[in-house]
Amino acid sequence: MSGTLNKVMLIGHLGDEVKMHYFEGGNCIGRFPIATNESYTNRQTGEKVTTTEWHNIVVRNKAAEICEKYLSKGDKIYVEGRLKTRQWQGEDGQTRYSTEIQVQDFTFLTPKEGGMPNQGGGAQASTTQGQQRNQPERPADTRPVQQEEEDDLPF
Amino acid sequence: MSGTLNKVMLIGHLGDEVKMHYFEGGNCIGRFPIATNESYTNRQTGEKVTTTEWHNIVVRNKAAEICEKYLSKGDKIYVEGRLKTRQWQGEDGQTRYSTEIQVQDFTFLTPKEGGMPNQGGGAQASTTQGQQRNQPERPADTRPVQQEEEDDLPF
Amino acid sequence: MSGTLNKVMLIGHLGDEVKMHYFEGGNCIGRFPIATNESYTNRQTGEKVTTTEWHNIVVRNKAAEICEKYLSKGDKIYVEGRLKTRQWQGEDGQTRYSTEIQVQDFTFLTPKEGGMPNQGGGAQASTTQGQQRNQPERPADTRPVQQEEEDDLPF
Amino acid sequence: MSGTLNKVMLIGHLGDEVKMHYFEGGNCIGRFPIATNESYTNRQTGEKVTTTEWHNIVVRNKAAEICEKYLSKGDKIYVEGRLKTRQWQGEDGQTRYSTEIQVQDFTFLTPKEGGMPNQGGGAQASTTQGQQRNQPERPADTRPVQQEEEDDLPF
DNA sequence: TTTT
DNA sequence: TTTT
Repeated sequence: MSGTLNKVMLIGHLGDEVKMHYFEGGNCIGRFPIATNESYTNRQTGEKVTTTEWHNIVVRNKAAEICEKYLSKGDKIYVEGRLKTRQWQGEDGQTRYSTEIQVQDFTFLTPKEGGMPNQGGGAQASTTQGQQRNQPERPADTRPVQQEEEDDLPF
Repeated sequence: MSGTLNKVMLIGHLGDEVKMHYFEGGNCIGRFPIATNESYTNRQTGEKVTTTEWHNIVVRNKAAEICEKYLSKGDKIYVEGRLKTRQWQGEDGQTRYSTEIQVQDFTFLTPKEGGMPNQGGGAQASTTQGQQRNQPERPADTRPVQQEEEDDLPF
Repeated sequence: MSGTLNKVMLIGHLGDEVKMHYFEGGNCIGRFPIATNESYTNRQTGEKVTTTEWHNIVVRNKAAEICEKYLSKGDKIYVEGRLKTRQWQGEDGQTRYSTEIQVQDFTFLTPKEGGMPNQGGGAQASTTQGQQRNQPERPADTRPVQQEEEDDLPF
Repeated sequence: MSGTLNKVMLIGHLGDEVKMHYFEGGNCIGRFPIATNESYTNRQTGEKVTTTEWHNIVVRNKAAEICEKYLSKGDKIYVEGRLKTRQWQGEDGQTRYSTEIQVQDFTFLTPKEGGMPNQGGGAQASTTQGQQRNQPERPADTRPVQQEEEDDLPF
């Protein structure tokens, strides 16, 4: 089975702060929206139209904590992950769907001055797998945190 | 404005036939679902779990017609595009959301024997822009169809 | 024929200015190097190692002119394109190879203050196809320039 | 440091068998070439031109062994990785460059009948990190092998 | 050197 | 040759 690929890559700005949720057992996730923009010119009217697309980003565990610590509303970020559509029951008993990007890798693109993640440059922190040996205090200096995948979180 | 990126790349199998919708003015879109799979081993139980993720694919105009002509349920395809979440009113007056992948490029990955798109190999057709000069009868032989973007389709 | 994919996506910093080359017939290309970094911790020694990878970027025509106008050494950029390995004869008669990224799309990631491409934000300009209708004076406001593909440039 | 991205994604056919190299200490790498194709129509002559691009793929350790076992010349594969340009001295004392794709993830796209990796479907095996807990005997059924990154291999 |  |  498989031979499939499910990949999303986004560069956008945070529309809100990272919201953390903690679970029993020590796991946690962070959620935040990011916006991407498209501009085009309407053929008929000739006017330029800009549209904004909002994406629901979900990060886990250490990566979530790094995002919460270093990301703020308005910051630019590169995010790579998987599309996942969750299903849930509305209060009215109807099924609702919500599509999220489950983050596997990310990189901060807003320079932070005088800060930890990297003073005065384009900060970075990432969940690239295979490098969980690095658990730096300075997340921006390396691709530190592995995005763990099998932690039985309820999503 | 912008400096953003909104990109999705999928390899998966069609869960159904391509459904066409024609609009006044000559535009059309095709819709079909594709499935991607993930497998992992549950940490606690040790059992292997396979999950399927479904994606709503939307293709436009010539690309839609090529997909309708050459793709069937079960076929494997590579699809590249943009995430777009549409909003609509349910019959109950509530706002619903549906996230789609608006296709910009694609490649058939199921070999077709004795067929047009390419006899006995991995067929291909694609909406890569910048090559709209090619309008081949044999879509698999090239990246023929431009995915037009500004056609004021209602989505 | 085909059913193949050849895609490169980079975020990095310019190691030098954009070098333009003009051809008879009006075509032109711009070349510049960009650097990406990887950090990892050496297993044996425990020391952190940072390596830099250099990439040869090639942009064409209008996109090249936008890059030349708005990009400077040190700027951060997102670049998407195709891998192409050129062959050439060294002075010693030996065949040499050089691998380049032929740009299809790009986005400026270094904020420019008070400038054209977009005052105080993450500038952007891009060669996305299908939008060659937009030929803005302010490239950062939209994805303006189509990366033309069939212009018989000598590479 | 960083905030950079170095990503390559290819779908192509193996031009040769996987060549293994074993190192002291138990590490190994596999190398193989894959071909991607582009077709376009020459503007002046109107004739269709097909070009082939060759890519040097490098896989490590368990992933290399899976590739060697299940891939053959002509097979189609999806490969994701990083660009890396190696430098070496030619016999004439001149510096030569060779650009490789260091694989991080892959998926077999050639259906194998009656075989292990998955009977009669699109086989798959992959080095996705974060899932090294799975070490299946049937590589196609899951994303089994982690592409280890810090093993001090000489490349 | 692949594939169609 | 970039960046932190």
